[in-house]
Amino acid sequence: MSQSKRYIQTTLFGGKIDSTPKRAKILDPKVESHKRNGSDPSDWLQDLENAARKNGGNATPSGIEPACQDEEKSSVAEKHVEQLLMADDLVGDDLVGDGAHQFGHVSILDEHFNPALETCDDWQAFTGSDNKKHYIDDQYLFSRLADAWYAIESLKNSGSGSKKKSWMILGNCFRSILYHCPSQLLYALYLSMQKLGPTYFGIETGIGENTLLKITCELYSRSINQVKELLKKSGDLGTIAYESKIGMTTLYKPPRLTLEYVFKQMLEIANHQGQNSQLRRREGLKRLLVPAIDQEPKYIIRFFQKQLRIGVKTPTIIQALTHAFLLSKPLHQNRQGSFVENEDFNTAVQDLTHTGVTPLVLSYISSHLKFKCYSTKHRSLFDHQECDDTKDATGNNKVRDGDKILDGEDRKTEDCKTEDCRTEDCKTEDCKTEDRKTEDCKTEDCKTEDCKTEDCKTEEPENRFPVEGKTEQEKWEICIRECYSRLPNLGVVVFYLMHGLTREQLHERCQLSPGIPVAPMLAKPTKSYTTVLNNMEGLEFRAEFKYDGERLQIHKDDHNNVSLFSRNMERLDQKYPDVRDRVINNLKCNDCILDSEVVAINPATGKIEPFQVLSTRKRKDVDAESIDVQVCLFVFDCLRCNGKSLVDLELYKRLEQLEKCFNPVSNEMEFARGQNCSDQSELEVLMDEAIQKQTEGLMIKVLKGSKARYEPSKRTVNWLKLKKDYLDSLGDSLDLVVIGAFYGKGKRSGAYGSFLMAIYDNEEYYSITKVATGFSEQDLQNIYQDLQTHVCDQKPYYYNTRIQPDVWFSPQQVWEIRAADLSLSPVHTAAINKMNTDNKGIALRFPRFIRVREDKQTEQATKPSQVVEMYYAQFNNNQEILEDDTEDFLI
DNA sequence: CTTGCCTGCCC
DNA sequence: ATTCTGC
DNA sequence: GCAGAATGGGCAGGCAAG
Repeated sequence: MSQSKRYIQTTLFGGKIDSTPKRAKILDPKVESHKRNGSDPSDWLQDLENAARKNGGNATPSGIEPACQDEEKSSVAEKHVEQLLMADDLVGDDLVGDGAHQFGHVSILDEHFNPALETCDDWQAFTGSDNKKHYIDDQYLFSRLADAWYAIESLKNSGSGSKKKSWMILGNCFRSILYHCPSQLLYALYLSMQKLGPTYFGIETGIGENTLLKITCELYSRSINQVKELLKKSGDLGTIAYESKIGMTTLYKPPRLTLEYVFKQMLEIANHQGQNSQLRRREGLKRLLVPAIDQEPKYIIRFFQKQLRIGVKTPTIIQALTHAFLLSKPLHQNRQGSFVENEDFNTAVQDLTHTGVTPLVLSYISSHLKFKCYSTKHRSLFDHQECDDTKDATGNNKVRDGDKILDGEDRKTEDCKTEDCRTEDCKTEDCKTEDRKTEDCKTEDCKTEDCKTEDCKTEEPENRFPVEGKTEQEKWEICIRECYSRLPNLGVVVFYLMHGLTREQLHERCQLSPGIPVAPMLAKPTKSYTTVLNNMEGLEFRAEFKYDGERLQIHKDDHNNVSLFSRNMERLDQKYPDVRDRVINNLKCNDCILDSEVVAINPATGKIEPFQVLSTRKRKDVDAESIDVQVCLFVFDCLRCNGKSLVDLELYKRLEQLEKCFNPVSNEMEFARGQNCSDQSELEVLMDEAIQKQTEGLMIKVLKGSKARYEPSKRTVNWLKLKKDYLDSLGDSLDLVVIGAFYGKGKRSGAYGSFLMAIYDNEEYYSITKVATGFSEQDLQNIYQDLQTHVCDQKPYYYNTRIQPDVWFSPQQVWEIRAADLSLSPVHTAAINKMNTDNKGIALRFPRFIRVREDKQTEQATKPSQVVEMYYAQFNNNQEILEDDTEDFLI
């Protein structure tokens, strides 16, 4: 029996105890695929299910009375929760094997999966190791996760119920990990999300499609052209790696990959910097791919492509995580300070709270659950308050608050960095108590106290945890999703879950806090005024300008620390030091979190500049004194103020608070222009103004009632965006000629994934955009067929473009393409000699396919003169001609 | 020291 | 970003 | 209606190659 934590069943399904318990047969995909070695890999799923059935899965031998099975269907999860309690050493194999009876299945694919029935042998015996290094306790085979992914991938498009099955399987995999090696759970979660830590830590692997292509060639001894040829067919480099590996015989058997090894190796790859870093990254990648077998190489490659292609993204992970903790709930564990008993946890947290330990620091404690794995550069991964940009002695790595916190006597606990962390348990006790005492509090008081008495609490709490008609799973899903949106650090959320918090407790502890980004609320695209009014029927609403800039979430704490985050929760502090100063100067509140849009502005005229100007701003080491692109901030929401979370308040109340928050300064920091509306004519008037002011259109938001809350990370009809280019009368529509195409990937494999489009100019064709969206699947099929006859061997001499598509076509078809804007392009050549623009052509922003123009000849396609006209029209409005500005912009 | 490729992140 | 699609 | 997966233009930054 391993020393890892054990759960046992204390109560049972009401079924009789099976007098003849037996161990479930070892059922693992690895066993099967190893045996068959090279046969169709998709078979094992079926094999597994058959085997499970044969072994008493659905029949009675496992101890389930048939009478219970109806109940099972309705609320299996709830039953399990009560059944699976955690125990320490009191019980061992004998109780699981004999004393208690066996419940459920050993197959992760089964609804009744029970990790307690798995033995270590299940995933260790078949490792075929000549090197036991990776198989010691608390290591979990990566292949088990990869196999779960594969099972899910195989389910895709298999019909109704496959979604539920997806998160069930993944959740069961998490349960297995949680049960046998809880310290490894976070690795599995992050790997499933194709991330190596919370977004705001800014970890990049630095490996992309091209590097992967080269690696594939090197590793599997193929030429680039060979691989590219294969890519045409399969459309997936991962599959190519998988197939290549199948055909390879290795001289020796390297150690098997474990979750921890894979994760650490990936993090190490991410950490390489400076000279030869690309080489070292590639070497690191090989260290992952060489030992990878079966499904592993495929998913390793897809990880770096940030595309697992199994139909699982964060929302599904949350579902799976919920499933895992609902069915395998840790309640009690005294050893090594890992888990604290439920009641104790509250006092423990109280205790910690008084000594100033914030959830951020609690996340450090979670590192004592051996969620520590990060090497030097990202050592402070679990510290949310890292925001210090000072360089350390080497000038390379940033010293973050987290490092400072640990710089005292506690340093030793974190020093294991790249070393093996497994043997560090003994220190956990000491460190924990040390931590408590040495921390000092910053923002904790407000968090625990204020929010209890706030209106947000009294306002429809049942709305947040709707009881009616929801299963336990659904209630928890909602809660955990919401918590994760407000505190987007899985380490912390999982830490809380490990302590068995109730939903209310969890929610209370996952409140917004300055310095930690909140997933921003998003808006749904709307195509007409009518749709807007329909959606807003019976509701009070407000319309605001939709500025064409960069979303910016502004945090200020009571020590005047300012942090800035992008729409995707990346740090932007370095990019906007000027904003930082403005925030400190203009804010009237103690602390706050604001939602806003930064827009490039001409400070002299106060005129808003196009997005393309903003995007030229430097991103790193920006000196506030010498900024080339000036910006204005348009603030439109307030998520937290003076210690109080406002997200549950109605929009109009948040706006009231926002007004009290800061002094607007013209051309520096203003309120987003907007007003309450009630009918189409008001919207139209505002839209005209919005267009005149060079913004994208309008945002329409519910002002009052339960739909007026700020719902982090959600895209609902409570916020609508009405962009001018969505409206038929306003967008730019062009008739373009298809001159080339690129092979599709993933679900577009076997057809073209995108097309190169051109305008016609006096016997020549100039590329203006690629287009890849707007096609139905049928369209793509038809187009693929239609264009086969037009494929050229070579690039026609009368094509003028800097882009090299996979295939060229002779000019035949004309398509209608819609776009939001036109921009100056370094790669497209449309109208290049009609403009004085430093060898730049014109391109389309947000191009989409509308329809085939059967009625048009290629010579009737849009002409350069028209494109030029459209381009300049963007900078003009009905009031004035802005020649000067335009010239400035072009130069 | 310049140029070009690659990546990640804005939209 | 936009768009389409399965559930 | 949600979640996922196709794909767009274009910029700075970082490194490698010349």
